[in-house]
Amino acid sequence: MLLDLDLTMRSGQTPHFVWHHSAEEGYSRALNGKTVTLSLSKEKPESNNEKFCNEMLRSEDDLEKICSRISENDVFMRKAVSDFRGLRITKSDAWETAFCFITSANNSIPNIRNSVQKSMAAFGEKNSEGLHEFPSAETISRVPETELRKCSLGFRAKYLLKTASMFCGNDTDFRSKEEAKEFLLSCPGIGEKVAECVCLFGYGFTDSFPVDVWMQRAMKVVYFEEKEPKLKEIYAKADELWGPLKGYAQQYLFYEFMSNKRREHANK
DNA sequence: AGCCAGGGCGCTC
DNA sequence: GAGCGCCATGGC
Repeated sequence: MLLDLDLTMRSGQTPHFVWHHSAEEGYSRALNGKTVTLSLSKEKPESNNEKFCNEMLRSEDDLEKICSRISENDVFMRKAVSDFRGLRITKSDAWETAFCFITSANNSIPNIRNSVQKSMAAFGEKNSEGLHEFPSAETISRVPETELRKCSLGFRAKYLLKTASMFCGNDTDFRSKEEAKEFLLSCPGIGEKVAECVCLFGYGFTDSFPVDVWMQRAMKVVYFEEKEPKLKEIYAKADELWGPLKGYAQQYLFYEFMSNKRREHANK
């Protein structure tokens, strides 16, 4: 399986915020009272819970084929899939993903991770090895706002509380992206962009296409000849170019464009 | 000091 | 339905 584990686990998707990492032990998290481990052994993923990790890493997806599809006749995308070879889209729990991306609003990736980790430490039960579980929606819904705010969540705390009760009060096992999105958009703190993120990283609908400021710039420069496109036009173009795989295209485009700009900035 | 960070909300018009 | 200020917090 084509996989760059470090790139995938630190690419601003849900596992980046939830999983622990150490150079010696690799990646780990608490789950149902146990500890799931994940690391590389001879280029291949190794875990004590292969079922869980295979689902998270979407091991069934043929990344080689996906990358060649989304970069057909596309110089920019060809460079992106080459620069970030082995970057996979991950599939995590919908509630965990919703929590992470509600927290992402007007926030930086290090801060998001900090807040999520603090929330896990404060409200997630410890497993037998002292690792904190991700707190359930039920658990969070019963936390006083003042307590949740101590996790540096700021104005997002009240959204998380309300959305937590939405998640534990409804059947959130959706069959289609449309159903999932309708529910997600009814949750406080979840707008268009975060809804697409949860559809992609939390429900596994790979035709989702989260558009943030980076994606706006990337699409404008690469596919709209510097002319500012409307959101609907971006969606239409992404669908035309990549169809059901536009979630993957988004991740490579986001990463390629952001790191280019980061480099430019660093060189100034 | 001021701006930005994988936005959303509530208010205008 | 598009445009705007505001929202907490941390890093630079």
